[in-house]
Amino acid sequence: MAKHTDIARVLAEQKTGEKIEVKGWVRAFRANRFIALNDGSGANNLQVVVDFEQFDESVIKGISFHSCIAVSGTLVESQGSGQAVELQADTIEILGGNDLEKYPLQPKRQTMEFLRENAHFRMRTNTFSSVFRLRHALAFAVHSFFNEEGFYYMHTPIITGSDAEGAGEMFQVTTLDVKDSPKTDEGQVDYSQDFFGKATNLTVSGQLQAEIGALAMGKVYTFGPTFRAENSNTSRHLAEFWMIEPEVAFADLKDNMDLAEAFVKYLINYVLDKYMDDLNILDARIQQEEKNMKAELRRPMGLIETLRFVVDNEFARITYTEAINLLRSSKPYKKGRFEYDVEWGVDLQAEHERWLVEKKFQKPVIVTDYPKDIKAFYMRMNDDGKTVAAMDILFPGIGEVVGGSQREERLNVLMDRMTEMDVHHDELDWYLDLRRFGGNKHAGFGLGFERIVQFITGMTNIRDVIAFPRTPGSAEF
RNA sequence: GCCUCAGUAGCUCAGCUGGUUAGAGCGGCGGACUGUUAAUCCGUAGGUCGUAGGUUCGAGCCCUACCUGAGGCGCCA
Repeated sequence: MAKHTDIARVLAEQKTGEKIEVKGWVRAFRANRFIALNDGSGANNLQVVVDFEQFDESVIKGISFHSCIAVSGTLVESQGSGQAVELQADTIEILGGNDLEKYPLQPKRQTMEFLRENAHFRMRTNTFSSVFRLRHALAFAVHSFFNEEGFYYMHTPIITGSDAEGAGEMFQVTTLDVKDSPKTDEGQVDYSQDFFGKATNLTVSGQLQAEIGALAMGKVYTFGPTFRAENSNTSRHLAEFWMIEPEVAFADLKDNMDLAEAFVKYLINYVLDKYMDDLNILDARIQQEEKNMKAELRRPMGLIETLRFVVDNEFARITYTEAINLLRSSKPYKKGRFEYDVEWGVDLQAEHERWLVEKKFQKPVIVTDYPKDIKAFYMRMNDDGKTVAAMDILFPGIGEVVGGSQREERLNVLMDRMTEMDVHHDELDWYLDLRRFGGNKHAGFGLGFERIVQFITGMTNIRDVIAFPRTPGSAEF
């Protein structure tokens, strides 16, 4: 390891009088004297003070925006008001110069779209380095929470041979020559000659495999990449995203809701506790951005205020049927403001969810017990025969962040539901075996990692909380 | 996949009912500046107006198609 010190550590310890070396990227060089240096270790810059007469002109010229430098010197108390300590430079080495005539980024406000096109440089900006530190922190907190709760982390397969998961369009995985694939007698592609001897896809969910884990290990969770080949063009969808799927034996829907709520609050508390510098940067960014917006388009609360509000209040919990009744007696419904009708048996539209979350309750809302016909085959049938023990958690601005259910553990009921929904029994025989041999009730949910990162960072487009977004028509970098 | 909007300098934008040589701020480059905080000041270069057609005496501006991006919707996490 190099002998240099992380800037985050220098700023935290403030050991003035010590000789240190730091390495990082120049954020600004002011008055031929002050370098704002950042190495990504934290949100704050270290101010380096340069006596330019002591340095070669080529060195001074090399200190430019986002050039990479090493500085050694003495940490001293700062005379300026913007920082407590600063580094008085003895030596400066230009590790990587920067040709500003060709470099796309500039020390000014730039659009998210432009930075997305330059995703190989955007992590050097305040906003994105904060977003990606928080992304790391949240990923770490996911494991921390489940570990503390006695869950086991389970790696479910990325390549799946099952096409019965029913969670959306899949990306096919094959080593066959797509231009000249072997054919069966019927003229279809002969997948028996493919790498796995059958047709395979990228996973759309690890849930069914996680159920195997839960019915042996008690409490498990998955956290891995997930792939959906849907042509979704929104600020909340990615073709490749990361999903967290806990699965718990002996749990019912209520336990499931309690777990999901505690989990989300743990994640938020974790970063409120440890990453306030980054949250402050993002909070200030949003305030700046909303300055010129009409009042009705602004967030009702600041970012940090919103996060505190979410952890300090119980999530609203209502059934689908109650949601329908609330919507039907709502002002926009009576005035005909909804584009889509509100009718029992039809899934809630985005405008309905927004009304519930942003107008009626103004906090996260858990909607439970949806009609069986709009939910997946594996969800447990309720006694009314019309609804299933499903739950969705809806967040302001983002919509569905969590989707889960108590699973159907009764073999005959499950088989009837599969028949009803045209899911072939033979393809999921192993799944049925879990009910045949030592089964019990269990429940779980899926949480879209990027969506919770979006909520916590206040980024409005999901493409800005993953380093290299994959969306329809776009797989750059 | 559907609907709407946008594309003018490196970036962010202005450009009147179609009318001479297309503007600004920031950034770049050259210079000044030893307590700055998106530093400041002086000077300077930089444009096939997304692409291809069309209408017109004349198109950055009007029309058509396509490309790219954004917002909304659907599908979902």
